[in-house]
Amino acid sequence: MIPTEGPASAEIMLVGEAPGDAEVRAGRPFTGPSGSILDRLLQEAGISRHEVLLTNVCRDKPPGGDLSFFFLDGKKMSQPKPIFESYIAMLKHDIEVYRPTVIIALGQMAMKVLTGLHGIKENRGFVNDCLLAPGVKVITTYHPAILNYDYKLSFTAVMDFRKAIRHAKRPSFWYTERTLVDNPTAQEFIDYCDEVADKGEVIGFDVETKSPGAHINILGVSHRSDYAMSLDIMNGINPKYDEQTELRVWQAISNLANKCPVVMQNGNYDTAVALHNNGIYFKHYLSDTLIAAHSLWPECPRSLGYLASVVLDVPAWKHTSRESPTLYNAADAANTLGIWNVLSVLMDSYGVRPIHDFEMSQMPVSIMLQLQGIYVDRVKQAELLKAIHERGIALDEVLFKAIGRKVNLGSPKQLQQLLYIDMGLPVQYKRRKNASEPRRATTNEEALRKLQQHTNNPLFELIIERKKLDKLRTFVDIDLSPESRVHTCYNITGATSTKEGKGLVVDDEDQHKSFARWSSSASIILPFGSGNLQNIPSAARKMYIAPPGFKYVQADYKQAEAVVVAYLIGDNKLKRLFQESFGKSSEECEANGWDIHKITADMIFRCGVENVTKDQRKVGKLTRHATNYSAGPGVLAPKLGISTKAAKTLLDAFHLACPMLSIWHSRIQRELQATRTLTNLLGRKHRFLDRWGDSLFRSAYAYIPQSTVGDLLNKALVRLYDNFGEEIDIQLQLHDAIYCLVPEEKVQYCMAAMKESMLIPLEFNGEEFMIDVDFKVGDSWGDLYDAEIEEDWELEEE
DNA sequence: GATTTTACGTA
DNA sequence: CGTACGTAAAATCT
Repeated sequence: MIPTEGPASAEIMLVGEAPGDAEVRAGRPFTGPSGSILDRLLQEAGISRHEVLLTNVCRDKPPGGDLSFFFLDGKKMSQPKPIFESYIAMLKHDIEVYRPTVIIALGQMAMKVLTGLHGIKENRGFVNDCLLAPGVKVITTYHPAILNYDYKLSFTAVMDFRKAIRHAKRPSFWYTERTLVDNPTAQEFIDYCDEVADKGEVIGFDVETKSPGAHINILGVSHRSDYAMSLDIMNGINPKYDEQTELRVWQAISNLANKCPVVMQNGNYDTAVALHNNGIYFKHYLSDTLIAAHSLWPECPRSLGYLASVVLDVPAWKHTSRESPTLYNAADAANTLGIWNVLSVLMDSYGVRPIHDFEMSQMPVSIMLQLQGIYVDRVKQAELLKAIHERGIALDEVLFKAIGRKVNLGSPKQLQQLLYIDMGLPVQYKRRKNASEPRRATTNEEALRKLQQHTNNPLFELIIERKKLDKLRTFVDIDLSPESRVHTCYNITGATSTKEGKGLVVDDEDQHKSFARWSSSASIILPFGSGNLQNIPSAARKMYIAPPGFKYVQADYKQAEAVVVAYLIGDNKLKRLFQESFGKSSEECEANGWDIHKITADMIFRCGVENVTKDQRKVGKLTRHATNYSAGPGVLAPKLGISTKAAKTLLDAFHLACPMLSIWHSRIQRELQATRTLTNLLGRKHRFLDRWGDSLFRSAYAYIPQSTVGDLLNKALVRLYDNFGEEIDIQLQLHDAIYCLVPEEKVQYCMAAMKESMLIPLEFNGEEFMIDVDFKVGDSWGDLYDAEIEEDWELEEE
C-alpha cells in the first residue's frame, strides 16, 4: 500500500495509475522509471517534485502490472472489485484532506476516475471539474510511462504541466469568459460584420461546408478571442433565407474579405471554397494558425482542438459540433483568433515568423492550382484502360494455367498461401526499421524478385506484372470533372486535411514530419481524379495531354539533393563538378566527363573518370544513392545483384574515398544531441523527437537536403506565379519540378521565365551556390523530351 | 461499417 | 535497418 506523498500545502496533486516494482520496493510513488521521466517533465515545466503531491489511483501493484486485475469484467474494466472501490475512497479522502487547487491526472485511468471522461487524446489539456471533489480543477495529460514509447508526446505533456501550474496560481480562474452568439438573426450577423469591417481589425473566420460540392452552410466571424458570431444559412439542404437576405449576408462577408486582415485555421480550404463557390476573394488573408503551428512546432499535431488545448484556457468544444453546429463554428472562429494571438507572439520569440510568412506566400498559387486542376484526354484514358484490361485478361489466362486455380494477387494472404504453403518456397521477410521489430512474412515485389532468382521460375515476373497492372489501373480508371479535369488538394504544411476540411488526419504519428515539401491529397472541393497528384506513374501521365497547339514544359532542379549534400559535407570534388557543369548542355557535360556517377565510380574503382565502364557507372550511381541516404549493404546488394559482402566492400571503398560524408553524419549527430534541432539552408528548423537511435539519425540526415530543395522549389514557384502567372499556365508542383502549359510559340519564353524564377542562390558556410535547372518539353505530361533555351534567347524579347 | 494492414506509386 | 508523402484493396475488428 503506497501512500500519497508531498507537502500538505501543495497546490498541485499528481495522480497516476498504480505503483510498479520500484515503487513497491521504495514504498513511495513515482520512484521507478516513470518517476525519472516525470522528474524531467516537471523540471521542463518549471516545478520540482518536492513542491507537489504524488499519488496513484490504485495503491497496490496488481499482479503482472495488469490493472484489469482490479475489475470483475477483465479488460473492459467497467465493474470494479471492492478493493478498487476502496482505492477510490482513499483518493477522495486525500483530495479532501490536502485540497489541492489542481489535480494532474496522468493517463486514461486517472482521467476516468477523476473526471468521468473517455478518450485521452480529445480531453487532455483541458480543465475539468473533479468528480470526487467538485471545485477542484483536473487537467489530464499522458502518463509518463507512455513517453518511453512515444517521446514526441513529451512536448504536449510539458505544455499540459505548464497549464496546470498557471491554474494552480489562480484558483478561482477556470475559463476565459466569452460570448458565442450561435443563433443571431441574419440582420444581426450582417450588422456585426459591417461593424467589424469598418474597424478593419484582425478577425478570426471559419466556415462549415456541406458535401458534395463543399457548399458553405455556416459562417463564423470573431473580432476578439472572447466574442464570435455564427450564422447558419441553410435549412437542411434548402436556403434558410430569401434570396435578397442571403445576398446581403454574402455582401457582408465580401466586405469583410475586402477590409479586414483575416486569420483562419487551414484557410487554404476556406478561402478556396469561398472563391470557388461564392466568388469571394480574401484580400488580406495574412495569417493561418495551421501554418503558424507548423512553423513553430513542425513535429507536433496542429488541429485547432489540439492547439487550443495547448495554448488557450477554453473548454473542449469538439463534442458540440453535432448538437449545435453554430456554437461549434463560433468557438472555432474565436479560438482561431485566440490561438493566433498566442502563436503570433511565440513566432517572434522563436524567430520563425519568416517561415510563416513564406508559407502564406505560397497560398495563392496553391489555391489556383487546386481550383484549376489538370486536363485529361478522355480518348487516351479509354485507350489506356482498354490496353490495361486486355493485357490483364491475357495475363490471367497464363497465370491460371501455371497455377492451376484462381488466385487474387491483390490479396497478400492468398499469395502467401500460394507461395509459402502450396509451393513450399522459402518465406521472405519484410525489411525492418529496427532489429527489435518482429519478422513479418511478405509477398511484396522485392520478395517476388528474390523467389524468381531462387527458382528461376518465370511465374514471378508474371505475378509482378499483373500486380503492377492492377496498380496502374487505379491511376487511370478515375472520375473526371465535367471539364475533363482532375483536382487535388495541395497541403502546404504536409499532412492531409480531413474530409470536413479541418484538423489533421495523421494515420501514423511519424507523418507529422513534413520536411517543407507540399503534400498532395484528394480534393475535398472537386473530388475528381486519383487524389494525390504527386505519385502518378509515368504510364498514366500519358493521358494528361496538352490541348492542340500547346506544350507541356517541365523544369526540374538538376541533382538537387546531391548538390546540397556536396556543399554540406564540403566535398570539393563534387562542388567543382557542379560549378563547372552549371548551365552546360548535356553534350558538353558528357564530353568533359562531368558526370557525378562516373566520378563516384572512379572514387570506388580508382580507374580514372575517362575509363569508367557502363557497369561501373551503374555501380557508382547506386552506391552514391545508397550513401546519400545512409542505406546499408543489405539494400545495395539486391539492387546490384551482388552479395551483401561485396556490397559492403563497395560501400567501404566509397567511404574511404569520401570521408567527409561520415564526418558530416557525426556532426549531425552532435547537433542533434545538443538541441535535437536542425536548420536547413533557408532557415527552417525541425526538432527530431523520435526515440534516440539510427532511425532518428537517418531521418535527420535526409532533412536538410530534402527540405532545402522543397523550400527552394516553393520559393521559385511563388516567384514564377507572381511574375509570370498572367502569361504562363502553371500546372503541377512535384517537389523538385514545376510543370507549365503554354502555346507552342511561348515555349522558349516559358523556359526563360522558369529559369529566372528557379535560379536562386543558396548559402552554406559563407559560400554561395546555385542548383541548376533542366528542361523537358512535350505534348503530354508523360511524353517529354530534353529541351534547352536557345543561346541567343533573352527573356526581355517578349 | 469502421479501422488496420499491406503494398506501392512519386520525389 | 534510405526518407518523405497519399491511396487502394484486403484483412480484421466491433
